[in-house]
Amino acid sequence: MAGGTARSGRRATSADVAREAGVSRSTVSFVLNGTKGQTIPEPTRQRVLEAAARLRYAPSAEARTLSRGRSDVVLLYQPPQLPMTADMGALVEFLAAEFAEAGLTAVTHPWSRKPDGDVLTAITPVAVIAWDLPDDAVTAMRHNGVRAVISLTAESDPVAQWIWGTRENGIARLQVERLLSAGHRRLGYARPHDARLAEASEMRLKALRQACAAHGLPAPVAVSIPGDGEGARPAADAVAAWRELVPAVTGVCAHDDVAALSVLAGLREHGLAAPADLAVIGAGDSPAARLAVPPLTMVAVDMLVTARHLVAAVTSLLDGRPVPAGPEVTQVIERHSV
Amino acid sequence: MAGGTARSGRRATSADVAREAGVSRSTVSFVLNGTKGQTIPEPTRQRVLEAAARLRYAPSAEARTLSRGRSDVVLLYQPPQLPMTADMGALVEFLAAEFAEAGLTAVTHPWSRKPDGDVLTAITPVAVIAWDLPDDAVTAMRHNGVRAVISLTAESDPVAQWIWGTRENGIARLQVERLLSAGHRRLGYARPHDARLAEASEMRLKALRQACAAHGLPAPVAVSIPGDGEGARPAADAVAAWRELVPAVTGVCAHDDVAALSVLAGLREHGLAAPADLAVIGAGDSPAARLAVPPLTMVAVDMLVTARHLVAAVTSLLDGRPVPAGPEVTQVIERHSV
DNA sequence: CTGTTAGCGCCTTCAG
DNA sequence: CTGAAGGCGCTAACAG
Repeated sequence: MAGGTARSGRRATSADVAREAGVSRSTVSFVLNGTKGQTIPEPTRQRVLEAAARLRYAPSAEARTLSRGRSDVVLLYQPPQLPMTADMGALVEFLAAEFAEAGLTAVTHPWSRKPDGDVLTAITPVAVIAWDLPDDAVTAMRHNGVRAVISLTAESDPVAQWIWGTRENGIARLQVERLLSAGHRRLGYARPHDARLAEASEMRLKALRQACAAHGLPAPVAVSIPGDGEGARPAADAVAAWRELVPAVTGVCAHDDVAALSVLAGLREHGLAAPADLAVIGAGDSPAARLAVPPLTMVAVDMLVTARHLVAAVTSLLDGRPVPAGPEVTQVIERHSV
Repeated sequence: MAGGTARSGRRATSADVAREAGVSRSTVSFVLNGTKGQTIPEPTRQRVLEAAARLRYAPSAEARTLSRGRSDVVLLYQPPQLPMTADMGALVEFLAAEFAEAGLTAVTHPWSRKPDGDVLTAITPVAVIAWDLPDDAVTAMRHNGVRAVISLTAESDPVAQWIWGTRENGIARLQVERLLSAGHRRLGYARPHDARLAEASEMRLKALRQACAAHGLPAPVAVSIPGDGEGARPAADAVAAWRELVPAVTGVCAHDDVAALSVLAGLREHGLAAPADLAVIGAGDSPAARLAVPPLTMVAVDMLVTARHLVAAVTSLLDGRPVPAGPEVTQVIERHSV
């Protein structure tokens, strides 16, 4: 059954259904698409439906979009920059569900940095959501039938503005405020060692600086933390760097769960622990953060709400309406590392 | 040059390119596709290429597949059963790259269990790789133009046989042997609490039983471990259950990294630690496993090799050749929890 | 209300 | 070696 090869017969077409039901192709099209403004007598309708079922008819996606001049595929252009996390997976799942609700089909394609074998040769999406797209790629897409392009790094993109202005700022603000409320006034930023995250890290740092300034705090001390490779040694060095400052850093904002875990590992190297010797607050959430020693206090991002906003943005763009204002999506999850 | 022949609103078509270059549509098709058996004079070729570039021409994916009668999209039907992990993300990335090498375009779609809004209405893939597909869905796909369907839960599927026969068995065998070589003869299995993993867990348990039997060991004692939710309490109970047995379980095979992390958390509740009080070996790998206390000894699965095998399987099926034998993909990563 | 007729953009014989 | 013509499966005007 599974694992076999092609069957020999041709797949049924709408013409086959029409013949089988003894009607014309347009009638078939009308009943199968529920076209309104057309009143089809019930018996005819039934005959068509039955014929379609009998023939196991499924319309050809290509022919449909070719003829309609517009597909209903939304491409999620997955960046090589971001390692896959449970959060990301959830986002994609929510996006698929919410787009389906809107009559669109979400599909992801990991972009491997080699321009070779472009997805767009194989699929013509009606909209694209991408992390980092060169400007000429954006115009090329637009030029080639993509009606809505959202680039999360383009300054002028309203969704990008939300990501950086609301989401990232929300994370930074909540991290700083939580630490502040625990009495920490000299803060650090644990930036991911992973080079792929350099750009995202830069943005976070900017947001953290702003958040600190807003509360009259000095800029956070940024230090790279190894999230990869074996050695906890560099993590220990990072912790030492913070603690040796005068005045010493007593609270750290971590870029993500892995960075937070690394800070904990670095503390352990010195025989120290959070929050007594250094408070740590992470971002994003994951099973590993829950199971850490101590369980990590995190700023979580609501992926369902995020997905809803992205879908709203895309549909608005497609309808020629302005992109709605973005919601707040961040929230502190209290655990024991602050 | 030849005077803005392409109407501005519409995207350029191959006819526009032909007009712009002063040749016929077929000539355009020939040079753009490098059709062999057709000798095109170099100057003509150049003119066509330049015209295409000038017009920013990109062929219409739909028209192409419609006309060729076969698309080059491979659909990765992502199961709602499996939470997204770094490993899975890597696999998808590798698959995309390897499929591209083979001239195919991999695309994922999270399957939301609601049959509504089927992807196949929007895309006609030439092949599908899915986790769990009802038999009738498989035949329906086959019937509707999908030339190769791989269902990872269908008994008769050669790839499924590899997954369970080689990959899962490899994980189980290496876990058992590693524990055995450290002197543990009474083993436990930490099964994930997450209900979505129930089926996968059942298969793993079966493989573990076989591996134990092969070494004359009693069957492993399976206990659920909470990977979700706050409380480490149930994890502590699980650990207690193992230790109170007579003879006591002294080594545990964890289903994945999260389950392994949970066992560590359970140990901590009792003031105990791995490996002294209970040895733990996980499966899969992740940053969190590296950063655990102690760093987790794991059986890792080589995702690149896995991806290559899947691609080979699909291309073989498409060419009507038998699926090649699957490679070994498992390996022990030594750290400090055994 | 139903059937006929044109395309959608491309590929692929087949003549020239 | 190039151009003309037919068809892939479907939708959407337009007749009947």
